[in-house]
Amino acid sequence: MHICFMYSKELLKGTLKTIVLKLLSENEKMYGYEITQRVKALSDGKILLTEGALYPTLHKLESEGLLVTETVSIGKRIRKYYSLTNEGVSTAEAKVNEFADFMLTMRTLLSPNLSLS
Amino acid sequence: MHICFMYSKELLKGTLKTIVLKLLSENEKMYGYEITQRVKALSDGKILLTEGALYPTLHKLESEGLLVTETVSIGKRIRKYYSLTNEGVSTAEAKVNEFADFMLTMRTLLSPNLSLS
DNA sequence: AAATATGCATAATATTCTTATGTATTCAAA
DNA sequence: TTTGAATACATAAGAATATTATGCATATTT
Repeated sequence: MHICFMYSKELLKGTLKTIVLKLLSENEKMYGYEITQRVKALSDGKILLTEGALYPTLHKLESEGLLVTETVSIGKRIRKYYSLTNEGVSTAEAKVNEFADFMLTMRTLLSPNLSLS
Repeated sequence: MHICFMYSKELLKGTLKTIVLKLLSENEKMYGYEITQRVKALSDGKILLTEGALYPTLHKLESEGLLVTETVSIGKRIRKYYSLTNEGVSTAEAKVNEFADFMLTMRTLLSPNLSLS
């Protein structure tokens, strides 16, 4: 039997772009499905990206000029690789830094009960 | 002149209930405006709760049985104090713990760039 | 006297996500 | 061998959560 502990989804709100940009800043290029699996693995199954959230986000980041795509055929299946533009690289850095600072602030707000590290 | 650094608002999404419950778990009773000012102070002006978000959230938590209210007249002005029910106390604890765990997971995902203490 | 701060509240709108659905290929197990 | 699970993309309807704008009213400071 398998008990899967998922976060109440609301906490995840607003972090998707940051996660995607960060992964791409470490991986040269990734495709959508790969991103969902990587996040699942890195979070021990605690963060499960849904396709309905991921694909629109990727498309939006692309339309904003932060990502570019490269379509590859794997047999008869299509795979769409995403990679960061120069602007994407700096945005990724900024987003991660912002999130880190946000965590510090939240830690102050919630401090007594938090034992991080 | 005053330069105010605010987080991109999206990060705050989903954390409001946790913040409110946590503050109330430390303060016996608080009123809405007081909560906005406390959060502003604790976050060094980085988190500014809007009334349009706070009041509906307070009402919702009340309707869920996590908060109870007590209205007090201050001169001719009304002040509505909120305090936790028993269920509110345990929910507050659970929410804070969940957030702490979420932060640990996010830290793993974004680790290389995070230097938290 | 006017501006700022205190104090509550709601409506219209925007953003971001979930859930549901659709299409199609590949691989492993029964 | 066929059935289910995994791989791989995508979009639409709806829910949840927040912003912005607005409204009302009193108290304090300049």
